[in-house]
Amino acid sequence: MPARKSSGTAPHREGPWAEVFAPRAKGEKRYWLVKSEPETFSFDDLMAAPGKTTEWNGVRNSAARNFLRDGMKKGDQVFFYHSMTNPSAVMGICEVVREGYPDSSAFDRRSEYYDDKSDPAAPTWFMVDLKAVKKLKSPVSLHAIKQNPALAEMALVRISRLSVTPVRSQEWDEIIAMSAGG
DNA sequence: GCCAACGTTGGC
DNA sequence: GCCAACGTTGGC
Repeated sequence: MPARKSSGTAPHREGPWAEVFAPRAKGEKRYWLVKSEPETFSFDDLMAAPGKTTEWNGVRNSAARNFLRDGMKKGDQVFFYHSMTNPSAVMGICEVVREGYPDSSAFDRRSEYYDDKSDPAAPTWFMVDLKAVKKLKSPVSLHAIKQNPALAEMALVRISRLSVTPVRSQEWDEIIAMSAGG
């Protein structure tokens, strides 16, 4: 592929994650995983939220931001993962109900997510709205995921620091199967 | 534009 | 509490 003027095409659309930003077949659904520390916001908190829905704000990593802003589409299915806890695990399923829009917490001086470098006229950070679909029958722990060779390539495993990651459809199906008790 | 220093995330 | 993996920052 010859080098090409970059105008009009953001780098992340051509990088290692290009496929998750690629145009979709009609009606194609894609899959994702988001992390949350349960002491901050747990899956049960989402189930109890008004409309079982929340703004997924506070993400301050540019790769994760790209997934939120440009990757996720309405109707996409999302694993809700508990991090920084024992055991860290996929707890439930939620759904994208609103596509990427500017993260207002970045402009709120009182917010712990305030970022004085984000300009409201050209926002740096984005969020989506997520709605709980259901809790998994049994959580699928990171340990179990790492034990499963079919999941060795999961972004969750490969890039442990990323708080929003793509999930391949076969990985999604594998974890759903594991959550039913094998 | 390079790269070392530093800060953050998150598993263990 | 430690450490690996990254992202960001700042000196040059």
